[in-house]
This record gives sequence, structure tokens and C-alpha cells, in this order.
Amino acid sequence: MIANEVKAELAAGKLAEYEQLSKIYDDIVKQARPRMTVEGQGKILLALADEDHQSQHHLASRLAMSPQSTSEFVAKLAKRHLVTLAKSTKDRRVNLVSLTPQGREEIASAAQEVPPFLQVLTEAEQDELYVLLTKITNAMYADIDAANPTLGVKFHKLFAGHYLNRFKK
Amino acid sequence: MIANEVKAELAAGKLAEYEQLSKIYDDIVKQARPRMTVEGQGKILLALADEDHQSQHHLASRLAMSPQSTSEFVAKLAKRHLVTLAKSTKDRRVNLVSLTPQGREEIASAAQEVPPFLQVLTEAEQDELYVLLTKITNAMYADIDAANPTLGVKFHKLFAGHYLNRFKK
DNA sequence: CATATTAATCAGGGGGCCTTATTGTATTTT
DNA sequence: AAAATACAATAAGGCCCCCTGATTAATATG
Repeated sequence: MIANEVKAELAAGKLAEYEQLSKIYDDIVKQARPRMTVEGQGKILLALADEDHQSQHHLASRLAMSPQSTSEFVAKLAKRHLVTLAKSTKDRRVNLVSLTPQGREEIASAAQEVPPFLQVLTEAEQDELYVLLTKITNAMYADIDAANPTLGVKFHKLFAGHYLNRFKK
Repeated sequence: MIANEVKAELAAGKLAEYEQLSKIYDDIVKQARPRMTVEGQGKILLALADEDHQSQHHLASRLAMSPQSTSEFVAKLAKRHLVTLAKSTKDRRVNLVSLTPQGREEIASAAQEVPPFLQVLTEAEQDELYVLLTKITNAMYADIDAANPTLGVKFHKLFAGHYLNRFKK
């Protein structure tokens, strides 16, 4: 059991190292804008990618953020022309949020192009990695869902939809 | 080559999915303070872990941040009692930054405890994952180093030292 | 000694995420 | 129609990261 514990720790450490390193990598090597993240504006884009034309209230409850924050982020996205606002005809209080083509592009481009460092793995290794990570992410989804049933499933759907759409075409 | 490309994309996507998901995981499941990150104050702690008693100027150039930012972050760390400041006796302009015991503890605790989701992997799989990620991070270090020779090596040393120290004891 | 140069700080600003409180407007309930 | 409720926007504030510009204090140079 000791041995197992060490292996688990090593793996955990590497995973953490990878996470931190990937930030630095983006910074220094790609010299790129911080990728779309899963908070704030990015969270909203992701939710819209899953289901367009949502009301702010709908977004807020779905993403577990306050309506005020939602309003702020939507406004910022609108300013960046990634999103448009239109009052609902049925209920003129609600403001429907919709993705613009640029918004869709932003999301698509955030679906990573393959980073060059993955090329150091053989095809078989890439496969292995995919399998291992899938086990891990599935376990994470389960934990998230257990902790917050109303959110877990939704994020799963969000991510699954996001990262799989590319292969449907 | 097509097949390989798809496998690489799948792996890349999963990696990205894992990264995003781990933020949500921390948020929802661990309900924890955002872990120490590799920017701002965290970056400085990490640099000090690698080499203590550095001047702010040294830190700034090493971490590629402005002296003003460095000053700001150091002040914040001092306020949190993670770091102390002491004027150099050789040159009374320079302010040597040193870790406090609490500062060391902060860094140590940021070295992840093993997250439960890793337990879904068998011992052999944890091993595999470690090996694969090591290949990847090594490739990243090389890329980072190529892009910025003065920084790459240092970050490597930073991380390597950080994540390996636990196993030296 | 007077004049750079250097280390660090102060002042101010921009953008990000996120919160609570307040207000306006539209719709439902009574 | 009046009152309660719901959607959204606005204001203000907190904390984070990070920058430029100007300033102080100490040291090095002419």
C-alpha cells in the first residue's frame, strides 16, 4: 500500500505540475491571450455553445452565478461582439443572449489545436493518455455531481458537447 | 497519419477538459481556497522555495515581472506573514526577501494531497500516467526554454525542486 | 562634491472575477 | 387597479494580477 501511495502522489504531483506549467507554456511559448477559461465570460460562452438564446436569468441559475455578475459578463461579451442581446417578444423584461459568428469562432478556437508537445508521444501513448484522462475526468464529474447534483450534470454536458463537437463534423 | 491526428486531438481535448474541470472540481467539491497559482504572489513563493533570501530586483528579473509588481506582491506576502523583509547590510537599498516557516508551509501544502479521483486508476495506470505526463512536461520545458532561455531552465528547476522535495525526506 | 545609476516604493490605472444593495421596468397576483 | 413578484441593469466595493510614471534613498562614478 505504501508503494501505491507513492505512485499516486507522483501522479498527482505531475498532474499539478502539468497544470501550472501549461499556464507558463501559453504565456511564454504561445505568447497568447490567456485561453478562454471556465469562469466569468468564458463560462457564459460555453453555456451558450451548448444552448443558444438563453435569458440572463436562465444563464445565471444554470451557471450558479449571480444575476448581476451575469449581466456584467454579458455586457462585456457584447462589447467584444461575441454576443448579442435582444428583448424577448413574449416577455419584454427578458433579454435573450445569443452568440454571434465571432462568438462561435472564439469558442471553436479555444478548442485546442494540438499543442506541439503532444507530438512527443507515440500514437499508442496518446491513446493511453486519452483513456487515463477519461477515467479521471469521469470520476471528477461523478464527484462534482455528488457535491452539487444540479450543476454536475450540466457541466458534463457542457464540456462533453464542447470537446466532442469538433469530431462530429 | 489521419488516425494519428485524431488521436492527438482527442488527447489534446481531454487534457484541456481536465484542466478546466479541475478548476470546477476545486470550486465545487473541495470548496477550497484557490490553490496557490503560478502567478503573482505564488510565483514569488515558488522562486523563494528554490532560492531563499533574494532581492526584489533579482526576483523581478528572474520572474520576468516589473519591479513594481514584485514590490506589490512581496508586500502582500509580508502582510500574510509568509515572507519577511530585511535590508541588506552590504547595500542598504536592497530588501532581501525570505520565507517564513508559514511561507514554507504554504508552499508545501500547495503540493497536492492526492485528489480522490486519482484512486479510480490502478497502481499500474497511475504509473503510466506519471510516465506520459513526464514526457509531456519535459517537452514543455524544452519548448519554454527554446522560447526564452533565461526563463525556461529556471522554471524547470523551480518546479522540479518543488514537486520532488516531498520525496526526498 | 556633484552627478548618474540603482533598488524599491508610491500613485494611479486597466482589466478580471464576484458580491451586495438599489432602482427601473414589465408581468403576474390579488 | 394596486400590490407583489420577476428580470435586468447600475452602482459601489473588494480582491487579484499587472503595467507605466514619478519619487525617494542609497550607492557608484565622474
